[in-house]
Amino acid sequence: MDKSYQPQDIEQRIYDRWEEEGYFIPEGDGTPYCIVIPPPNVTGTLHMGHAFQDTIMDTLIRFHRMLGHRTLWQPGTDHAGIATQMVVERILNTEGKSKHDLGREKFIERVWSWKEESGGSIAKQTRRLGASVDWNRDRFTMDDGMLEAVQKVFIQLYEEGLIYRGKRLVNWDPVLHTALSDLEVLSKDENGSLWNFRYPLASGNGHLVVATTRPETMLGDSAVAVHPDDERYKDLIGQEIILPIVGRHIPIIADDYVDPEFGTGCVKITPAHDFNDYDIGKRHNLTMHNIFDDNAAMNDEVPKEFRGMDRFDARKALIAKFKSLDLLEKIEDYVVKIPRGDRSNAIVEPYLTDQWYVKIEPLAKPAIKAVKTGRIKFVPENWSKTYFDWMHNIEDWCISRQLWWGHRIPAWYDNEGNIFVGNNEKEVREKNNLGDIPLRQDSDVLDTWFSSALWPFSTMGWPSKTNELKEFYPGNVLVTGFDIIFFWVARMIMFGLKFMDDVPFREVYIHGLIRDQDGQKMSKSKGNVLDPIDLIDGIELEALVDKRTKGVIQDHLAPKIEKATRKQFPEGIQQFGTDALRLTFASLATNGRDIRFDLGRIEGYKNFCNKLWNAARYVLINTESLDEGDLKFSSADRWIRSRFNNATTDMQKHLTNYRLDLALQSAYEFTLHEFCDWYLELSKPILQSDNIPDAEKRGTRKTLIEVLEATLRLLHPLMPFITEEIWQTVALRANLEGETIMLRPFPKALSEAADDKAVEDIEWVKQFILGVRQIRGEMDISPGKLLPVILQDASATDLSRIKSQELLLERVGRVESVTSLKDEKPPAAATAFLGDMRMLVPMKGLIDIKTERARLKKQREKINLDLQRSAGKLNNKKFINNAPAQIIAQEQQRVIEFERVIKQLTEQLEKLNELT
RNA sequence: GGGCGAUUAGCUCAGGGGGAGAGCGCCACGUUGACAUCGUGGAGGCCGGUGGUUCGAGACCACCAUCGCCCA
Repeated sequence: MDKSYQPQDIEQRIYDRWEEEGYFIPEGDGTPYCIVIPPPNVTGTLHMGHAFQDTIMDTLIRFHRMLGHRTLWQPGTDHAGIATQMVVERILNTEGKSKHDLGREKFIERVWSWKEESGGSIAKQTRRLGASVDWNRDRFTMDDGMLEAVQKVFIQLYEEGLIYRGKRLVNWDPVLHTALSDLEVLSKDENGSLWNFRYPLASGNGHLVVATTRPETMLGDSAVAVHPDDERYKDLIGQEIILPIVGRHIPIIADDYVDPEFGTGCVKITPAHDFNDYDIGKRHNLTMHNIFDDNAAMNDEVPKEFRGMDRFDARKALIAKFKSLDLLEKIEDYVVKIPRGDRSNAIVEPYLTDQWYVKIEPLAKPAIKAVKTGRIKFVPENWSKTYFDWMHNIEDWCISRQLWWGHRIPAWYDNEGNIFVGNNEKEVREKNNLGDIPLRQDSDVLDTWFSSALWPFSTMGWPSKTNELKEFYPGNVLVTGFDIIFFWVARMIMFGLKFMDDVPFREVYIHGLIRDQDGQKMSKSKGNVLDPIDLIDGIELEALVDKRTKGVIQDHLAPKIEKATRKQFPEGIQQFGTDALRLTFASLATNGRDIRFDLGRIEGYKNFCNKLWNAARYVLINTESLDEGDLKFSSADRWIRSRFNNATTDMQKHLTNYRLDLALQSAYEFTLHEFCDWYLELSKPILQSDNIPDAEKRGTRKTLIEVLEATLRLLHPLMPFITEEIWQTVALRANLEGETIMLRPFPKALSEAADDKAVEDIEWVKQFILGVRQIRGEMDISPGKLLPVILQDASATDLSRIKSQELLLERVGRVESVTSLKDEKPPAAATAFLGDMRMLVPMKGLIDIKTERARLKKQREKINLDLQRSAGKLNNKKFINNAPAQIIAQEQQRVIEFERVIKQLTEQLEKLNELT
């Protein structure tokens, strides 16, 4: 093995071998275990969130595979309708073309070829992360099988009346020219104005003042509404207004919706361009005046002078007009909720169109029940509340999109506007006896999330009754972020229950979202994006700056981004390797919702990798001669096996509970602080001393190699590459069978490995050595200097341990000699305490009396505080009367202990005083 | 307006009724036959505030403050 750990030398080679050998394919006859990957956007690249998520899933998958389960991790990508179409349109724009120049068919061809090109980079990145997905089953949401599934679902829902076509207000994106679902619209506060207009009464007796944030919509007003109980306007209800500029007579109506406190208490009603007004319009049977075209420009419904104007130009023109007519009462500053499309960022317009909808309530009901009754469990549990809140208020789902890229809606129209739904035109004609009358297919495509909702079963061959479905549906757990609980999780549950008659997964593990070191969302325009591959391979500063500033759409941000990047990464990013990155992600997989990615942590985990690497080197160097013969296991040997047992138990527990951070913590703690810090050090005296019998050396060698091998398996789910690389050599040395660590069993806790006696002995040894080290450290004595230790008040147990563990004490504690004081007077010395025993390190030339006195005083002060606290508790009658006996006993024990140590310290201090 | 979450060491975060923990950073000593990507020792916290429950509260409850997210 090389002297230091070099991730780039091993990762690619190991992954290639795993894949070639087919280790990712479900195997054996264990209980099936399955995770379906949340399919990333096929034309994107993996970001930190994907890498985080993949790490969690791969850890779970590897863990279960090693537990002997028949394990499937289903991979795939999503066609991501709007996002992908936009990317390709942007490419066309740079060529000076639009999608209309190509036409629908050619455009779609173009998207497919782009998909082929860019889909590969996701797969490549996924491989770099070590993800053990079954590539043989890679799926895409627009491949042929998916089409079949999508059509079957659509047709069945249509035939059951759960999909319908309807004309109503939708969120219209006037830039992308498509409808959006409620979820795809993000509303944000923006600074705007509130315009107060005077609307003259038809009676000629004055006017009403209405306030609006959207003056341009007044051309479509159908009424003015007031609250029914509003005394100011009670008499006017039923009268009419002459709508300025338009000249239309519109009624004054009463509706509870109106807030009399807001503005003047009079509200203009525009049913065709506002969701609330739409409802009021329906209640009062108002006429709908649609005044926009699909660019959100004024159509022919409006007076000539405004026709063809963009909505914002029309706003200006109308305000000017009101002013000139002296109908503008005032303008106030006002914060307005502005709805924008999540992809285009264009201001979305409520717009009256024909769209396809899923009637959601009949699907939502069983989906709510499935979570309520525990058939599906959210982890952490409180996310189920978020789920319920949405599901209880859910509205019908608009599933049609006026895009070209996506699953085309399987509906045909004849010239009379009749709708025929079926798999294809031929089938539709035959089924409906249409002969050869003209038919045209609906030009819309389905919302991307429609096909995503089928993912857990469509990937497994549904609607055919495949073996995969039988084995792997429902999946065990869905691993995803809370941002898509509504978009995706809820819809999978609804469709799974509807079409598979079972939940799609038993548990939903919701993880946090990765943010930058300041808690900011990572985004291109902020220039704070980290590419997981750059953390694995490292990247030069110039390349990083280039990468971050190149893709920025708003040019003026580039210098700022460059400056921040240069400041944060003055030397670029060093190479950390996949395992270190994965460990970092695991440590961040807590129950929180925001996760700040901190570079300091990944560096620490790279060091941990190096530590493991070198520990393995030590073990291999020292086990070259694994000869046969009698075995005798030392206390240290039995201790480390016992401790490993505990680590295994913890690891199993935490992985089962999706607490990867705690799992890592216990594995890390064991590997670093028990195996490396202590066991390897304790093994050295045994292996390096001439006086140790061969049987005992064999015992230690065997323990070294066996515990290392088991530790590698313990760590494998978290850090697959380095453990595989080391394991290959270790397995050879240990004469183990098996081609790969990833198919070896996960360690089991063995009750026979627990050894309390050995644990007590070695804990005592540790205390002894720590005592010496503390004196050494605080006295600034060089670590290499051998120290004599004199014991006072040693018990019989102490003395027997001294005898049996002398070698460890001397070599690991770097102690020259251990002698026991009989009746003679103790020398001036620095002191450490181990139970009743005192450990004296004589002072001559080594130790400054003043320093030692200060040190002991400080210790005494601290313990004295503890003593007072415990004594205070025991003097408290209420405590004695109420606390459990065990706690009281513990407190009494403490008092005895503290008093003893204080006595020892005081004696020692007096002794030092005598010397000065 | 409704809901959810966060507040613990300089930084990033665990912990969830019976003596405050990790990693990084900081200080000191050090090249000891795996590792300087290192070792050893140390410093550093009224666990956001106020009340309450309890023998006992970072932890449970109420209210408040600050920050953040989701839904209208």
